[in-house]
Amino acid sequence: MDKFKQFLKNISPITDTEYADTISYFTEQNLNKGDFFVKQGRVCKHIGFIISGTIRIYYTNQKDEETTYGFCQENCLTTSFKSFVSQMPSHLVLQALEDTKLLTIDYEHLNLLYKNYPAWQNIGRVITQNEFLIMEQYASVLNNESAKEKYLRLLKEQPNVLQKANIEDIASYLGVTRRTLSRIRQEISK
Amino acid sequence: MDKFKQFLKNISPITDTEYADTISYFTEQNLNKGDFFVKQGRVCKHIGFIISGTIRIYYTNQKDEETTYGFCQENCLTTSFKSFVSQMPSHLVLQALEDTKLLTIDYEHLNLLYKNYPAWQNIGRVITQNEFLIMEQYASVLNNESAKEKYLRLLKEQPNVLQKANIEDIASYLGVTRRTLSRIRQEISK
DNA sequence: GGTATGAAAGGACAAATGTCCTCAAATAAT
DNA sequence: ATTATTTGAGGACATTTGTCCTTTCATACC
Repeated sequence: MDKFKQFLKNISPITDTEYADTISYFTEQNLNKGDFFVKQGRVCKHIGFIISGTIRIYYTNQKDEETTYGFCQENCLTTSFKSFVSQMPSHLVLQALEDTKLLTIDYEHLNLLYKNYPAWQNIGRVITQNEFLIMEQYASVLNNESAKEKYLRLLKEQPNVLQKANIEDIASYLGVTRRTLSRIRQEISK
Repeated sequence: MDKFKQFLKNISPITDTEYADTISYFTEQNLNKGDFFVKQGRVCKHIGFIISGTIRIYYTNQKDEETTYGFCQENCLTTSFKSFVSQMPSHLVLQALEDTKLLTIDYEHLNLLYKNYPAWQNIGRVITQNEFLIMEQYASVLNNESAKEKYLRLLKEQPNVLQKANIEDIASYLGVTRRTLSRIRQEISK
């Protein structure tokens, strides 16, 4: 689980002993393709660190249409943050697009870390700040980039997602219909 | 400055003495209509709590077109969060739409609060969480609501902004052109 | 008062996107 | 192997939105 140690070190210095303590609060979890990390309307009890695999985050509106927020892959934290911090039912769904391995911690254990390890107060705030920055980036992309630009960005940053997700998911991620995505792909292939 | 005390109490219990200490770290600042709280490309050095007035948050793209992120009004925190936490130049601009009174704290003083008052470690994390939730809400609106729905929401939640901002600002806030906003208003007036 | 100036509304047409549909290829089921 | 089923591509047309422009109204200025 060296990936996770590296992830934490990038946030805040942590000694080997502190890391060993920390890791004992976490649990390893394996999801099969199609399994849910967070189900519709359930309280999100865990934050997960993705060791391998892909999680699609989406929600469904009143008309049962799915909108894809994004795709989380290895070395990223994944959670329904709002539900997690408020411990209220989640409007987001987190589902494995392929077999996925995670390190997870639940709400109570995370609060124990905050209480018992001063370093974690700091890590907690920085993680929250990072989640903010990711969300701000997401909003900025929504605001500034055309569907075509978003597609090109996805192609560049997470090219394997294009194999793992279907056209419907990708179109909803771009905020357009399948038909428009088809036109975008046509245009790109010149 | 009772508004601010109430604001903090809603986040985390705070005694009168703690509040008196806290407030000594803050400064009162007055902006005239058109003044900038954060200028283009400058590092955002402060977080502000709005006592009265309206701040428009926007950025300009490569083509010098302004996009309005939102409008902050009384009892809200306002800052270019990303720039503030990273102390790097801001891509957002914060400008007073009318005369505005704020309580501000700079980066160094806030970090002193974090260091000297354990309660503030907690407040800091919760404020950051709230900023996240606001941004998530913003992204959710971008994703789910049509320009017309956004207009109706603005009409409901911040009706006075419609008087204070011009058509251009509101259209950019809705993510459409003036022409489309004109059509929306026509439609609403039946 | 009369003339500039600027902001908002709306007409005309073009471009982009959505809806509904068919077709072809790939995959799954028997 | 043959037949269903699913998935992605793309045609035809309608709707929405943008671009460019003119008109109207209000305000400022001489």
